[in-house]
Amino acid sequence: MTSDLDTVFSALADPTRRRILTMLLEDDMAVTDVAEPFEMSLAAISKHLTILAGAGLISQEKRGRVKWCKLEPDALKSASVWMQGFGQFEPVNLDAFEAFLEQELGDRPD
Amino acid sequence: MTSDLDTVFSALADPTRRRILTMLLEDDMAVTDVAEPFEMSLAAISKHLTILAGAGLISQEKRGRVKWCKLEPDALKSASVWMQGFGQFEPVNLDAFEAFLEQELGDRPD
DNA sequence: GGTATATTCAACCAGATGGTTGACGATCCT
DNA sequence: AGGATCGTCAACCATCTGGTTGAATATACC
Repeated sequence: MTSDLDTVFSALADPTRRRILTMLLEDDMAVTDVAEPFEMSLAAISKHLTILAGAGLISQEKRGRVKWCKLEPDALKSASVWMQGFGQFEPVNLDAFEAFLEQELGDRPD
Repeated sequence: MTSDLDTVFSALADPTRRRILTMLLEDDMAVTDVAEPFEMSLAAISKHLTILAGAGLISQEKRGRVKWCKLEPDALKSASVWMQGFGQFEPVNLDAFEAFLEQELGDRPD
């Protein structure tokens, strides 16, 4: 009876997986390319991607020998609705997110 | 270096903890009262509450021998901002959340 | 003071989680 | 065919997680 929200929130609970999602926000990527910036084995990243796919947060399509990963932001919808019910936060502050993104993607020494 | 988002999302990943939060949405509650509808020991609920407090999602204030738990929805803000960056979901569908709430709180056979 | 109530603490346990390595099956390239 | 690349699988390991129980600590009540 593990809910949709269970898998989504626990997928989001890991910083590696969140970073993968922000990477995929820029473009679809192959598994190897996703793994490249991380200091961890390819197998580990492969597992993370499986978890993200299990939560519906990404889809994976195999073309040839490379498997492409695509962000599926709609999977965040139920979680977002759930959270918004508590907050009544001011109308979605996208500026804050953009600031986060710049720091996350630009500030990295690769 | 566990981020704010780590603790918030992993706190939300557990169905018991999410249910506690929705209970607190109605009113502040004592630990014992929080535990009552669950089929699990008081100690277990106490641990869950500690985790929720650690994530900032609730605050706990001891008055006399009873410890009151209060929802702190602002702790959801950073997580909400993070998620909204992906979705651009249509302007916060509160109806869906209310429907969820009714089912969650009303439909329970206790 | 003695007893009941509220909550946490400590030790323990089974199972999940996040990582590793090495072998493996596909696919592409010459 | 043979070799390199892409990705997963399987076994293993340490640590975290979510639960239990029984004892301990406060506070309230009579």
